[in-house]
Amino acid sequence: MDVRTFCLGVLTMGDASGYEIKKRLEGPFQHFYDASFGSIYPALNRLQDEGLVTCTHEAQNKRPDKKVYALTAEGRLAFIRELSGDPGADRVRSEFLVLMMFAELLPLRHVSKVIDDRIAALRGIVDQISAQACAETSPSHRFVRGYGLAMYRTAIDYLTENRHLVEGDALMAQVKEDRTNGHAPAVKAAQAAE
Amino acid sequence: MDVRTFCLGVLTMGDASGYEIKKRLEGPFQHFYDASFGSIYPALNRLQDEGLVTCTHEAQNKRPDKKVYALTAEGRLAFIRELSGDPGADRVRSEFLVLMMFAELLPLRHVSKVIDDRIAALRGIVDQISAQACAETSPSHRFVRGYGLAMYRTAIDYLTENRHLVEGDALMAQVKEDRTNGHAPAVKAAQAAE
DNA sequence: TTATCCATGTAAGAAGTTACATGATTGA
DNA sequence: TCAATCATGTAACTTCTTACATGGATAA
Repeated sequence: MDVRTFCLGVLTMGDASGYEIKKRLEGPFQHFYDASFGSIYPALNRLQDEGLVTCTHEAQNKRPDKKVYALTAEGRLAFIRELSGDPGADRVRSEFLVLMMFAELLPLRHVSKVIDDRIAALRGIVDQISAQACAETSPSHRFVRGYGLAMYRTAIDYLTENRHLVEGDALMAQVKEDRTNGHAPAVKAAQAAE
Repeated sequence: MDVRTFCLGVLTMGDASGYEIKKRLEGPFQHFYDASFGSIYPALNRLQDEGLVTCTHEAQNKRPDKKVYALTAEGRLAFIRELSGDPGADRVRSEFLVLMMFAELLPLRHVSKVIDDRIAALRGIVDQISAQACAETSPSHRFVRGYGLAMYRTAIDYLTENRHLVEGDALMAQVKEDRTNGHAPAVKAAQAAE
């Protein structure tokens, strides 16, 4: 599912400019999709060339002009066709989990801070999702919203209850290193080298 | 966290060839990282050029030769340095959730099948993770494993308990379309057009 | 006998990020 | 006055995927 297809999807919910599409990506979609301006604007131009969207220029007072895009019938069909196949597997790349995996190489301070930050960030997202009005949205939107909430809450609970596992690993590595080195752990050296 | 860095990480757990690194990616890492041969082999060659890994050729009987890579001291430091910053946000791209979001555009049959398949796939992964021996691995590894299990189980439960939300949306769209069109829903037309 | 596993690699291309350019407006 | 918001775009670059090439061994 590339950015072009995703833009078609957002446009099924109503006309929008490139800027607005990007803003919506910070809303309900943020948990399973992201794209930058640098990919959205070219995508929209290409969709227009292909006749999948139309574009209307809107002059605004005291604001730059807007290019508002609307789906064509073919655009709608193209999007539905795209969704009609089997969805591919989720692509996930979590630097956080990689870091957890190798916690034994890192000082406890750092590991603990990373976990604290992660829990705080997850709580922030949960609050943000919870704050979003929900009554007037469609059941599908509530489904996706609820899915996100369930996953984030599980993550918070898991981290809170099991962080001692990684923190134990990190601590022991540090003690071992302090004993052999006498003083500064490897990470200090690495940071100094930069 | 690019493939090069990730290869360094895998090598902290022991020497390995490119092929073996790829195989390990299908094990405990599969849930938060993936990479293809086409990115692993060039990554290892570049790491060697930079002196972060060394390479030993191992002849095997009745098998192609192997190039076994080992971390150098600088490689180990480079990896630790990489992990010493703040981990970036997870990158997630879920075609499944996008499909759920737009379920009202799709026939109920398809939506239901996609959810059935997803639940089956998630159960498969849970079984696979559960089957992995766990006693002899490090606490960090158990932590990451448990994290994956918790998330997958939450997803299965949520889908099972809330699928009626999206399925209701899909059903209504279909009924509406059947009334206005008199016969074939838009998806059929889209599929025929291919 | 056909597919899959082992094992490494290259080349072409897709896709996306980052950084830059432009410029008015508004709030702190 | 400084940063952020609105608004669009391009260009250079990185990164990764896909497809291909090679070829013996083994299991169904």
